[in-house]
Amino acid sequence: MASEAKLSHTAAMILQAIHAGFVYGFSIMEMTGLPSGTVYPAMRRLERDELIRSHWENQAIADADQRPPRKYYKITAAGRTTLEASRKRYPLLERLIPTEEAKSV
Amino acid sequence: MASEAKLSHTAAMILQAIHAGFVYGFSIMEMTGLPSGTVYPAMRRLERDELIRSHWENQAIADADQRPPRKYYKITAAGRTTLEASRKRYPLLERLIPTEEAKSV
DNA sequence: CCTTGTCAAGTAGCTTTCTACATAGGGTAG
DNA sequence: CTACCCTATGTAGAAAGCTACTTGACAAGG
Repeated sequence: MASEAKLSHTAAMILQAIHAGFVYGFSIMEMTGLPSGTVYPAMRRLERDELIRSHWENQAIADADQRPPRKYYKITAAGRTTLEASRKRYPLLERLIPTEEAKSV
Repeated sequence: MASEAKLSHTAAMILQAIHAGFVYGFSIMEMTGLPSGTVYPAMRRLERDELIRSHWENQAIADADQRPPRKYYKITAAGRTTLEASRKRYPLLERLIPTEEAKSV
């Protein structure tokens, strides 16, 4: 996967969502309407391909908020490059989930 | 499939595209960026489930335009009902492909 | 002529997505 | 204290999607 790993529409949407600040699985499920059985395996593949990276939330924070700990994701440099390419392939994607930059314009 | 056949995200996107006036396979490929191997089988399933209906373009029209004949699709009443339900499930869908009604607002 | 290009639809076989269910802690309602 | 809902992640097996290729007709270029 030297340069650009081609993404499916769903994978691109998930990557775009992470880029836009929906940084854990459940939030992506809610905002996209995609089921857990799509989102979690897809994120594992994105991480396997090093387009995103993850770390578990501190248990103390989860306890304080009275909910299960979240697995937070962030996009890597390679992920940003691939997302850029996917935006060209799926022109509708940009419209879907506005990024911070897009919002401020 | 008495009432609401549940649609995948991709199937919903294709149905929405047809509803929005992209009425043959190739135009849907171009506007969504989805490959032919996704679009044509998906449309066959939509037709099998009677959410859309198809008819071949008159050969004379294709000849006059110097291109292969198109297979035109249109959404059925059941299709509109299912699409309505899918819009609730996939909140991003409405933003993807604006319908005639949405455009005029 | 013959190769290359474009539009349009289609298929085989591998990969991804979806449905349905599981796990687990906490809250709340009876 | 049992039953059920909410957040959050996860899995197995069936269904659907994706890559690469094919068909076919017509146009353009050499």
